[in-house]
Amino acid sequence: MSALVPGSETGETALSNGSEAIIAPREKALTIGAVRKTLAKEFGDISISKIRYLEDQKLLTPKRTQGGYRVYSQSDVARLRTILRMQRDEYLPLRVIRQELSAGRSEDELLAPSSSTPQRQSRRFSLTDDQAQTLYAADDVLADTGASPDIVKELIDFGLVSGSQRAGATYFDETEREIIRSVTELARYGVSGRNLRVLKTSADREGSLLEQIFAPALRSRSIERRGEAVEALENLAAVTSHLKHLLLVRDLRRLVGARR
DNA sequence: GTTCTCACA
DNA sequence: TGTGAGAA
Repeated sequence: MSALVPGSETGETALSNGSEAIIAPREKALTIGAVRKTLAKEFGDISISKIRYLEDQKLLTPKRTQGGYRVYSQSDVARLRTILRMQRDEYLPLRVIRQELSAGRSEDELLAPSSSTPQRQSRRFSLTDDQAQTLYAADDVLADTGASPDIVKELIDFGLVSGSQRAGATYFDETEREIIRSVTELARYGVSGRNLRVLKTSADREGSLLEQIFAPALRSRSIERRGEAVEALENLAAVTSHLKHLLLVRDLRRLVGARR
């Protein structure tokens, strides 16, 4: 490696070496080897060829020096982290990751609203209570949740809620009302539009995963069999969402830790 | 010592 | 979804 970017070989900020803590934490160019080292902490031994392979698959496009060496910016590294997490935590194939990224999931680091995390008790929503599906008029839902009409319209456009038409007016069921409530709360933190799309696709994926697992039992001719399946499905949905919560906490913890 | 490309599994 | 050889 000849005269490249002077001083870029150290590749680290104050994170690993307290003695040179003055280095500007911004826009530091890294060679592929340095990138591998910084990522090794979180992802274990990731090979250089793998990083190059990801570029081959159009998931990453680092700059090049005149000599053809790859130069990774901080945002390249952040993107790479996101990719590797998606692989490791969500088992996504690269072509899906590519889609997710181009759909706007590169700045995945939602800032945690540190203090006021809502401590609402999580009510379980039954999958089978179609017997007493209460419907709420749209106006009531707006008043109740403090949602703006714009938000609701956006949710409908995105297919997050559909609502049903009765006598010329729109009604929402209880689940939809809670969706609207949550989204309204998120909107106060500036989460909207594209960010919501991210949440939706991840929920959709989860749904089709559970569906795959239970499809045979749900189609069963035996009534008991189907009942068992639905019950198991509800359980699994609850466990899954708990796990997702834990993973989120873990990631946020890591995010906060890295800033110290 | 590092990184490059490209053939190969 | 990557790895290894050989050149620079």
